[in-house]
Amino acid sequence: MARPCGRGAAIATSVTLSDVAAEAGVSIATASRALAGKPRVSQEMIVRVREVAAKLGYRVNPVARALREGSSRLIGMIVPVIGIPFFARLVDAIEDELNRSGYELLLADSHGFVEEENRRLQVFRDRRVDGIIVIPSDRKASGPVLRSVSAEIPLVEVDRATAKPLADFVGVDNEVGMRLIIEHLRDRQVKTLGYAGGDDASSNGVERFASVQRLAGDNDISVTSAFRSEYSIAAGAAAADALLASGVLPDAIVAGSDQIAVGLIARLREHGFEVPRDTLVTGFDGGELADVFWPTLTTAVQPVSAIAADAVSFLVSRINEGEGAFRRNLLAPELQIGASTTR
Amino acid sequence: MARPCGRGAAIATSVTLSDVAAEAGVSIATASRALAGKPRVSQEMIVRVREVAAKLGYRVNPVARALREGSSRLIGMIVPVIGIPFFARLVDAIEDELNRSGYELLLADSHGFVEEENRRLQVFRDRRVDGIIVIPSDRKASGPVLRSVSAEIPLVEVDRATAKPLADFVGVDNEVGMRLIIEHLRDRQVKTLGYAGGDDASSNGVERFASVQRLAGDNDISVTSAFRSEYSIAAGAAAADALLASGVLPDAIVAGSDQIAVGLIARLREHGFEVPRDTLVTGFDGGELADVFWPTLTTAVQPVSAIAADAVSFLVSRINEGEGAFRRNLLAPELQIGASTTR
DNA sequence: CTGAAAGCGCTTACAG
DNA sequence: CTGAAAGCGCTTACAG
Repeated sequence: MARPCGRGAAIATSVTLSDVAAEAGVSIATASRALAGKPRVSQEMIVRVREVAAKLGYRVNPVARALREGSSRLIGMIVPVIGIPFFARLVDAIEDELNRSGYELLLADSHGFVEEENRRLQVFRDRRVDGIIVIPSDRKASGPVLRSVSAEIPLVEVDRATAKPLADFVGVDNEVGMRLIIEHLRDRQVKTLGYAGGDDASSNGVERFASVQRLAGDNDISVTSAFRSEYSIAAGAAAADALLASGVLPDAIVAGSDQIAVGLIARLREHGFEVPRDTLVTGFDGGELADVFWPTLTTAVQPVSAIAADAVSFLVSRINEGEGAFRRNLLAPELQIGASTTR
Repeated sequence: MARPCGRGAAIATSVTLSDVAAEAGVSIATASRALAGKPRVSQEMIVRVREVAAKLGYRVNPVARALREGSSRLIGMIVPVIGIPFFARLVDAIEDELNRSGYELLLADSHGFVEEENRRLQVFRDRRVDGIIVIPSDRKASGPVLRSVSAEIPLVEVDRATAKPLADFVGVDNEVGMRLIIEHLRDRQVKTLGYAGGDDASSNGVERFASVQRLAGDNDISVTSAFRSEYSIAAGAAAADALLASGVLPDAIVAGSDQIAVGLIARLREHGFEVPRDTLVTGFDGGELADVFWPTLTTAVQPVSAIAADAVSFLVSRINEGEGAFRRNLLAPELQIGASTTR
């Protein structure tokens, strides 16, 4: 009853290279070369061995290969919180991209703590991962350990860069994103603006805030308040509280993420203020939430697939070609206009 | 400049067991036993070897150990979509739990496709994972391959069960959850009810709908409409469209997840209908969204940590103790009352 | 209690 | 072009 049905037969228990070699009547060395498509094996040998391997359902044991080659075809990835939708989308995209290149993803969540991040990096080393993709938990505190790991194992930073460059980086172009947003708000006659974004723990927090300040100035918009904390819905609600406590609502509020924007709008609504009626709000990221929340969000849509593709391609080229100057790849987001800035 | 700083020294490149043995002046066999705390090693040997190992920064090579022991201390997990917040929370909780038991998480996303799920299961086998945690993409179609994999590798189903039991299962008690919700609505004088939930692809889709139908009947509430699709915000919006097209709004709408509820409420609002003014809405899952969305959601809060803890404990006991009857562990959710049902 | 040796499954010089 | 052998780093019978 619990016996595997016909289909289960295809999934046999551990057919080994020596089984294939025996069945094909060759040495395991030849079998290995034929399977790997190495030079110096006759064409007929290749055909024969592969047929036998297929018949037996042979699959190379990645553990043995890893021990022998010192390479596991495993890539470790560390995210601060998998629960943030943007990170989840990024992980998803990176996982796809990795599979396409023949790698598997070992995922770890640092919960935003540098110590945990370091512990996980250590485990990745132990596991002989071929490369590491990291969204650093802190642009400064993450530096030292990332640097030393990066000296040994190909590593790429994604979405967030450490303060001092220590590896390749791929992320969104915050400058471009905020320019699209600020110029859009300027066209909407916005004169005063509040900011609700991430703190200095991440490069995005730093860059988005700096861009907003500068671009607002360039466009004769004054930044009347700034609240900076995490990238969560709750932080958005807290930003709304701070704003409400201050007594005046600016013409618009620029949020550092869609999550923040949503928390902000929801809390404002609780207090009787409607968006976009009473103030305009913009987000950052783009995704399902931005499309279905009401009001739909005006936001800078992150090029998630492109970020994932470039991050993996950087990593793979580091793995294969090794050294070289650190690359820094900034990908432009696109402005998506929603109801949150449309009166 | 790119040279690792002092700290990097602690992370040396591959100190091997034979390095430790040499330094301690013993055989690698003894070194291995001392480190593993096996019996038949003198206490002083244990102390000496461990000191040397610590001094040298030795860390066992999990790849070599895996090859030798046929066990990788790796657990594979397959989720349908990491982008659904509830799954993200579950993955997070399970990862923590796994680490606590000394396992690492190999994560794969099936994107809801059985073929992809099967492919990933195959890769897990190849990697010699010690166990598998799966949220099946389809209660029926996922069955055959899961069954044959489960015959070889300890496996536990989590959150969603396949139609025929083929492994241990841990998930929320849908019956209890819907009872809490329906009785709450009954107390709110609800007489007619619409349902917007998941389709029959998941056990939750089946069970939640069945529970609602039966419990509504028991409480003199008539189910006037049912829309069943995915567990996404977009599906919630589509459900709202269907409801609006039908021309009448029931007293309340029971959603199969918070995502659905949020999409539903947002779309209703676009059309001028307010919750809870025009109809009550309930969700299912509980999490940040339920708390910060406006109106806050009345929802059945999933015992995520308990589910994760039990799933891992089931898996670990299967790994260590092996065979035994399939267990089915249903954990009760709690009712959280929000503004979406409070007039 | 300790050590020499075998072996997990693979790949790759090294001979032939 | 093919095979015998070494070796990746570990653990565990098997002797002593």
